[in-house]
Amino acid sequence: MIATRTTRQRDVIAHVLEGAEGPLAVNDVHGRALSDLPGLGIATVYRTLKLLTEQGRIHPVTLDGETLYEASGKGHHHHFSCTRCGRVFTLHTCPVALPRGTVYPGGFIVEAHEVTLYGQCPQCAAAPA
Amino acid sequence: MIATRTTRQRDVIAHVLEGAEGPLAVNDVHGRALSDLPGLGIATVYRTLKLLTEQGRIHPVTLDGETLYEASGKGHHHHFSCTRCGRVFTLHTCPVALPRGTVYPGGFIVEAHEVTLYGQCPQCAAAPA
DNA sequence: GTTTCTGCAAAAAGTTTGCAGATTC
DNA sequence: GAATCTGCAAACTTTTTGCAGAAAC
Repeated sequence: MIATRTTRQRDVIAHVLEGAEGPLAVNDVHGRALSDLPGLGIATVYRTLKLLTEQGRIHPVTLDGETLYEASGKGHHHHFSCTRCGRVFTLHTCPVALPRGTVYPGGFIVEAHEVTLYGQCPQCAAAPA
Repeated sequence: MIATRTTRQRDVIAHVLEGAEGPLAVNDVHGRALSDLPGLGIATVYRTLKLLTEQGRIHPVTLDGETLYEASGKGHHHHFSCTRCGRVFTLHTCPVALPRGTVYPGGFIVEAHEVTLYGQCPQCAAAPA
């Protein structure tokens, strides 16, 4: 069995994701981690994101063709993508009632669902067009 | 103004997407188009998908990290991704009531929404585990 | 006949892998 | 001290671009 070690790189990357307001792209993770750890290589970011995903501490979210990562354990939630600033936010209110096992019209058995809302975030909505 | 011409490649690619049961990956589009048009280059597929997208005849859908394309004009719909066979189906029943302009908790102004359901398609549900 | 397209090959962009030195246990 | 990481550079994969010949108008 291969042991996995605690390193500053892994701590910083996990911390960046845990403190984020929503899921982040690989580049954002790298950028934010660089302030705490100048010199951090992008390859390490990829390797660590993969490791943390295998450990279940984070998980990938695909949005608009990009793969983003977010910390796990935030409970059932969805995402809001701002069409003006491009930021992605986490929403804790769920707009659908589809418990596991629901049979959807057509005979599809639902095990899970994902919802993404698009529009203007509070900041952009308040800013002049 | 740049004129855009009608070519066999564009017809075939548009036709492949219009006849598909759900959104297709670039490779699937290429593969299916090849039977009608041996020798079709992948670069042409990329260029044509981009052109058709700009014309609004098709649009991209991102699912599980892959970019798929589907014909437009199918009305409001969502997708069901089968966790067993991996196929993606189009659903015409919408499980959410979020008209444009709805203000979501937190002050997010909703312009559009996307829903993806995961589970077992009718065929897989009927097949033995 | 002129302009726009296509296929090929080269170039970019994004992600993964091999390796030697650094770090953790 | 031994095993596991990290950064760098090279290798891959996926998507885009340049160009000369082919096709559309």
